[in-house]
Amino acid sequence: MSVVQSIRSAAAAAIKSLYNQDIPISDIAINVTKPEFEGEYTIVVFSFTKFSRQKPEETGKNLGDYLVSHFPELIAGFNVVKGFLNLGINNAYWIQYLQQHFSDPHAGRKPANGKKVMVEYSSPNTNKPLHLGHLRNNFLGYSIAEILKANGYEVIKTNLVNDRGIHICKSMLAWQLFAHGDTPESTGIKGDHLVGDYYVKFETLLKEQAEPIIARVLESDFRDFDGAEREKVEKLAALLDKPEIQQDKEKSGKINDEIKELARNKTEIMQQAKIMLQQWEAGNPEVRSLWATMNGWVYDGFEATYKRLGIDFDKIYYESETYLLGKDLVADGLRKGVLFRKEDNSVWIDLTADGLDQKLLLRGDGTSVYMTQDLGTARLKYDDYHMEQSIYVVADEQNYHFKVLKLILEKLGEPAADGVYHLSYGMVELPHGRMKSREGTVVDADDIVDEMVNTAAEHTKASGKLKDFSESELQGLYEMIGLGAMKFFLLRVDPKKRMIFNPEESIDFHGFTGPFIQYAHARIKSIMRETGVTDTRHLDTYRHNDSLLPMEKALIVLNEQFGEVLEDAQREMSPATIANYAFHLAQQFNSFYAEKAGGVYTYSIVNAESEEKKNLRLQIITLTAHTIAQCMQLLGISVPERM
RNA sequence: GGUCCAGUAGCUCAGUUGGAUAGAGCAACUGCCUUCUAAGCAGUAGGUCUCAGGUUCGAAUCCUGACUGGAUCACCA
Repeated sequence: MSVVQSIRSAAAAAIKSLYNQDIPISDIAINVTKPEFEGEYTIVVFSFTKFSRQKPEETGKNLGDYLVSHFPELIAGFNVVKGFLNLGINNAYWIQYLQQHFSDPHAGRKPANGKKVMVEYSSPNTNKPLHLGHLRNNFLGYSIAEILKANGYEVIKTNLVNDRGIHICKSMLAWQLFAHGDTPESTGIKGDHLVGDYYVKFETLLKEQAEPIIARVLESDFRDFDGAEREKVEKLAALLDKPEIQQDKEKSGKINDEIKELARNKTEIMQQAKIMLQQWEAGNPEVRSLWATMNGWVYDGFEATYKRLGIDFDKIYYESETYLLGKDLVADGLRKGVLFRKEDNSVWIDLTADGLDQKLLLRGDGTSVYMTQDLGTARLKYDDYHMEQSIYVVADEQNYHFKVLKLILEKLGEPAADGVYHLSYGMVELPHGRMKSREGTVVDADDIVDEMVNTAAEHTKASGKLKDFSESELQGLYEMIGLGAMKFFLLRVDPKKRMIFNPEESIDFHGFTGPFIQYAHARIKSIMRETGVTDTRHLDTYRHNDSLLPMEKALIVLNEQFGEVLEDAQREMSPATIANYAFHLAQQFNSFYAEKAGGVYTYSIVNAESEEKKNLRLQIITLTAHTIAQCMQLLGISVPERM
């Protein structure tokens, strides 16, 4: 039981005894005591005055007296300021906590709870390499999975690879047209990048071909269109001529985009891509073979990137194998009357009663849409694993989609419905706005990681340490620090907030960063080497229970909070909680480390004032190193012995 | 227009069942390497918590309404 929980139940007992009130334990507000006051934890007593019928100060004093006399092993003293009861926890409690946990590298982790959770993340398209946005997704998904594991869940990490569709056909077509048989081997280009290059080529050509069509439309020449499309284009063009629309930048922009989209669809190259997609769906051997080859290149590239990033999966689903699922669910829904069919044979669900719209589930020709696939995949996953919860790590632009997905599953009576949880995160933006692959403003994942690793190398070289490291040891360290900086940067912010990344300003290695925390860890390890302590388990126990210096105590108190932080992080689905805590802990250690009086380190370990103090401090820093390492592991970051 | 999210120091962000004088980092300035690693420590300066009301002992936090920015409302995924 954590200190805070112990205080809560003690306070509840006190209130019951003093005021004969049964109050829910969660109604007792407990805060960390502000540094300017004496004590470690504070009970806010204002709300108790209702039944104590005393002033807050009196209520606090009575409570404090009771706690000290009835729970002396926990509460050693108190002071009351206004309605705040500041508690001094018994030093013996902290020392006991320290000695029970310092040697356990997994202190604070929860035992298995028998519950299963699936985390789907990464889920890339196979037509281009990963970019900065994917990095946030990958790191978040990985970290959440680790946080769940540490909280006792069995976790299945999955990746739903979008390996089919018009986007892949675009790359394939451009490759056929321009590559002259080039392969990753023949060019030396990483497979995902090679395929991405042809995707860009396609888009460039598409833009070229669309331009004259757009130009003609703007001159009221509609020869490229016929039928319903022609009517639509004519209408849009007419709208553009209206002065009130011309003045409304937003509206005219939207209309221009619509015209652009229609024109793009009319280009020869787009028509060819669509034919290729149809051939793919029909199982054309030539198309299927090229598809398999090019996807293979991409997978090799992805694998290299995932490996470098330290990202892994327990199960990979491929959309080419799942995109036809969901139709039987639709058939069920029709039978149950949850869904309905329109005159054109398309199938819909009416969500207007839930404040949403009507949503299409099958086209008139019987083919399925994204939602249909996801319904089917949700059932497939559930049949495969029967998990309590299924977490989808997907950007917040799909909030509506997942709201609808869950709702439809519920209406269909699917058992998977309850567990659907959309872990929505904000987009990573550049200073000028969103990254757009069409406009070439995408920050490539491999490039940015290279940059971070290079920066780590520069910092390390500049420090002039580690002259005895071999080249391969140094490379390993650069990777650890560079990736640590990158991951920490992307994980330290609340997932649901969008974040701005400025590629011009390199990511910091000082202050609230991954390397700062890695550094604290390396310092602790350095002390261990200096003292010659390799196995801390046999350190003598500390018997002078009455003396803990302020920063000794502060470090134990902070370490003790790890268990609660772990629970918070899971409840809030936020690695940022862990990142913040890890930083505070590292900071606290650094203060402890550097504190000086009269030119002498107050908390020196090598030159401690006594053998007992030396052991005590060794225990404290061992515990701290373990906690730091655990936090960083939860963020997917390794910590070095030296740096 | 409907729905959802966000708005806190120059910048990037913490601040979660409502609690004390709103905290970090970066940038700026001042100190500290003969002493366990200066990727560090100590300090100074920096705030109308977007605005206006409301709820109450108490509001950055809850409610209402504005304002600003973003996402979404596809027979795309």
